[in-house]
Amino acid sequence: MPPSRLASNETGFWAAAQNDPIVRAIVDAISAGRLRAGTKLGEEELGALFGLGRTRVRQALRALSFAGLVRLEPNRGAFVTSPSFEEAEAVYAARRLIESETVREATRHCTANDIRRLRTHCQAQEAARADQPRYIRLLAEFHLLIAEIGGNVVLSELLAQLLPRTALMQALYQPAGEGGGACPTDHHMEIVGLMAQGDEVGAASSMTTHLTRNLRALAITEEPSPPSDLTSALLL
Amino acid sequence: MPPSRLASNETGFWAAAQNDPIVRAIVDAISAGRLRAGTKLGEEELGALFGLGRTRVRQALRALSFAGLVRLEPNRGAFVTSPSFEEAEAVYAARRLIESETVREATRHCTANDIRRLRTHCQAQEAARADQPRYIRLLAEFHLLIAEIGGNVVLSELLAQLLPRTALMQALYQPAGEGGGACPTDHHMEIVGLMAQGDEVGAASSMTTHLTRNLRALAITEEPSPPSDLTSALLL
DNA sequence: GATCAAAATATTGTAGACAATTTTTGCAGA
DNA sequence: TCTGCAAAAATTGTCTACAATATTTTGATC
Repeated sequence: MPPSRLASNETGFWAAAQNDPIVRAIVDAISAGRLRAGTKLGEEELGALFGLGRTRVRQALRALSFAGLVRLEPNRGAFVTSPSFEEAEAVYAARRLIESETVREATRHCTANDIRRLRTHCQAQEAARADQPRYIRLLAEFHLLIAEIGGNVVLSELLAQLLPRTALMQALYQPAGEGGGACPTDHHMEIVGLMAQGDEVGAASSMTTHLTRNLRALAITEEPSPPSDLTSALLL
Repeated sequence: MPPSRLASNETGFWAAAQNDPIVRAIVDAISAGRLRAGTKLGEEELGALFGLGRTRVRQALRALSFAGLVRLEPNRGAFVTSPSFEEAEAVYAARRLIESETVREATRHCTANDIRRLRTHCQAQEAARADQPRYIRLLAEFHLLIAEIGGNVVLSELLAQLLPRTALMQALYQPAGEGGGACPTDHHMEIVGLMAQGDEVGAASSMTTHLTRNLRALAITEEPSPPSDLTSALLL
C-alpha cells in the first residue's frame, strides 16, 4: 500500500484529479517552491513536457484552477496563483473552522486502529524528511486522514481543496528556512496523543494553535518574486 | 443590476462556470426537479441541444462534477448524482458549520447598507415565487450574500459549491409539496432581523435551525426515481 | 530616439476526426 | 425461452486542425 494513497478516498473529483500526472507534477512543483507565483503555464509547453496533447493539459489546468492553485485568464492562459496575504488568512481561517470540527469528530469516532494508522503516518512523515515534495504531501495527508476518520466526506473534500493552497502559500511566503519548522510532525504527534486520550476539546484547540502557528510562520513580504522557468521547474 | 448577479463575486472557478449556458441550464433543471438523479447526460445530445461542440459540453460536465452535481464514470459518461441520505446529512452538517460562522462574521461587519441589500433580496425572493428555477437560485444566493458580507472569500467559495448540491437533494428528496415550505423567506427575514440587531449568537443559532429544518424536510425515501428524458427536461 | 500603427507571430478557444471502450444487437446452440 | 458469444452500433477519450484572440515585432513618422 503506497503511503501517498493512504488518505485518498476514491470519491470526489479533486481526489481523482490528483492522479493526473500533470496535476500531480504541478502540485509537487508548487509545493516544493520550484514553481513560483505568477509563472505562466503554457499549454503547448506542458503538453510537450509530458508527451500529451493540449486536451489533457487543459483538463489539468481546469482542475488546478478549481483547487485555487491556478488562475485562468480568458484568452491569455493559466498562471500560478499569487495569493495575497488576506487570502492566506482566509484560507487558514477556513481550515481552522473545518479542522477543529473534523478533529473533534475524529476524536469521538476513532478506533485503536485509527490511532495506530495516525502514528504510523507520523513515522512516515519523519522518514520522508529528505524528499521534500513527498514530505509536504504527507504532512497534508495527515490532516486529510483525520478528516476521514471524522467521517464527514464533504468536509474531507473541502479540506482536500484547501490543503494544496496552503502548501502554495507556504512555498511562497515561507522565509528562507525550509518548511521543516512550519508544520512539524511534533505537533501532529501531540494531536494524536490528545485524540488517543479522547480529549476532543484539547485536540481541537491543539489543532487550532497548530494552524495558527503555520499562518504566523508566513512572512508578510509581498514582493513579487520573479516567475520561474516552467520546463526546468517541472523536470525535477 | 440583474439580481441573479447580486451575490456573484467574480473570483473563483465555480462562479465563472455558472455563466456557462450548459452549466446554467443543467443546474436550473436539476434545481427545479426536471432532471432527476441518475439521468445520463450524453455529450452528443447536449451539444446538439445547445448548438455547441462536445468540447464545451465536456467542460461543463467537468465543472458540474467539481460541484458534486454530476458523477463522471470513465468511458461510460456523465450522470446526475444520486446522493445518499448520509451524503445529504454530511452536506448539511458542512453548511451548518460554515454558515454559522459566516453569519456570525457578517453580523459583526455588516453596515446599514448591507442590511438593506439583504431586505431587498428577500423581497426579490417573494416576488420570484412563481418562477421556480429563479426562486431557488435566489434562495441560495441569499446565503451566499451573507457569506460575502462575512468577508471570508474562501468560505464563500466553499459555500457556493455546497449550495447547488443541497438544491439537488431538495429536488430529489422533497415530498410532493413544492419546495416552498423548505427554505422560506420568513426564516431569511428572521435572520436578517437578528443581524440588524447585532445579535450574532442569535443569528447563528437561527441559521442553524433554519438549515436543520431544511434537512428534516427531506424525505428518507430512497426509492430510485426513474431518470428523466434529457431533451425535454432541458427544453424547459 | 520615441511613439504609434500595422503586420507578423504566438497562444488560446472550439470543433471535428479518429481511436478506444462500452453497449446493444443478432444469432446459434442448448 | 434462455444463455453465450461475436459482430455492429453507439459513446467516450484524445489528438490535431482551424478560428479567434493576444502579444510581439516591424517600420514609418514625428
